[in-house]
Amino acid sequence: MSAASPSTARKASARDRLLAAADELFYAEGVHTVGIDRIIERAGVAKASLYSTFGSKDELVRAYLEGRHSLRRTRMLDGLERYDDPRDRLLGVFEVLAELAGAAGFRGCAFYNASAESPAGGPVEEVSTANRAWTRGLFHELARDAGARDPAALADQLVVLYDGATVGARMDKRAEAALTARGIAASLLAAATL
Amino acid sequence: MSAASPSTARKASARDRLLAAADELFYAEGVHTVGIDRIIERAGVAKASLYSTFGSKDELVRAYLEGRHSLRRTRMLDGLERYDDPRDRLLGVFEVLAELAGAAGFRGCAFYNASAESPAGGPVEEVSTANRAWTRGLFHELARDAGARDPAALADQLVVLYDGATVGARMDKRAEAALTARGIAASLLAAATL
DNA sequence: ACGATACCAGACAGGTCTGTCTAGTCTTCG
DNA sequence: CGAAGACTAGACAGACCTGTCTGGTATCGT
Repeated sequence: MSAASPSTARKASARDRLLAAADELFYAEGVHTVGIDRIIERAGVAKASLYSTFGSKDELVRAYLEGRHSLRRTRMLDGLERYDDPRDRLLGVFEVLAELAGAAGFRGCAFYNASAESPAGGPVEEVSTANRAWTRGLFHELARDAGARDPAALADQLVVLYDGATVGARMDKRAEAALTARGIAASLLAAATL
Repeated sequence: MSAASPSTARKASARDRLLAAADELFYAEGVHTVGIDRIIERAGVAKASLYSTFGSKDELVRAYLEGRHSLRRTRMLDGLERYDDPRDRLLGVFEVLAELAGAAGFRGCAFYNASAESPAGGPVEEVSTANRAWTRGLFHELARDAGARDPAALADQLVVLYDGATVGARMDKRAEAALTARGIAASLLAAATL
């Protein structure tokens, strides 16, 4: 990444506007449904700029997901900073999720959504796998810090809860699913550390 | 359904072949990615037959999802027949899910997948909602039969587990996620009935 | 035997999609 | 000033998509 913003960042480069437009439209309507024309129109950018910057729509999709991935990491980590106790930090993941899932325009996991409409083996699967690995790693770490007897096993359970809460919040438009998951996580944690 | 096979069922009607082809292709690759031409080719059916039978691609998608919905109900109910004890029946849902998720070609929840690439408010959302309501109703009923103190609350928890297991099995190619969910469900059930 | 029904094969229209290419504008820096 | 780099506007090609329409075939009930 990084090696793309030389010095000219004076007023919002075409690349940034493109990424912002792609993020909104792809997430809200799906990567396949949204065409190039919609994106360049919203970004106020010429088609040639898109293709000279990203090369293809597929690469724009990858960049979109990579942006989501890094944003998700920082948002989660920042959100977790308010907790001190290791147990609270672990359960805090579900509280942060509840906040995110309650925000307007929430439409579930960007990676799963993109993956549902993309062929296996493409760039989407790559970024999705990395994203899932990060989530699992986070839970593993938090489980260890919280003193779980078998942090890996607890992490597996927490991932199930996290995924389930995300799906529930999207499909039933009920962000409280994340709090339901938090409740379950609390009992699992209690049982895993007693 | 039903009211569609008059008497002529001698060799597999165009309608049935169309539905079979749509089921395979839509589920495996997504409803948007797969075009009409691919479906009629696999079904060995003329395009005119498709449009005289279903009217539009959207209606074919709806029929595909309705077929999935009714198949899912019978498969789950049939799979549950082998259990007698109410608790076993409740946990059996996750065992049946594990079997389904382990089958070749499993690609997650057809309704969620279709919903990820369809505009809100369309026929896809309709069928998806019905499908989710059925799942929740099943869990509610099983929770009541198993003697849960608050069957509705337990059902909410079980839905989270079910969704999480489905996502995990698809994204991580790990059908055991369903058994992880089963384990969690067992402790929730124990706590809810003690 | 005959008409109705169900079906097949494929051309066609009109739209949309990705990606390319030409030509012109604006800014900046030497 | 003058040249280079980043950008815009939009025509264009070629593929693909949904949906319609024509015409031909086979099988059925009567």
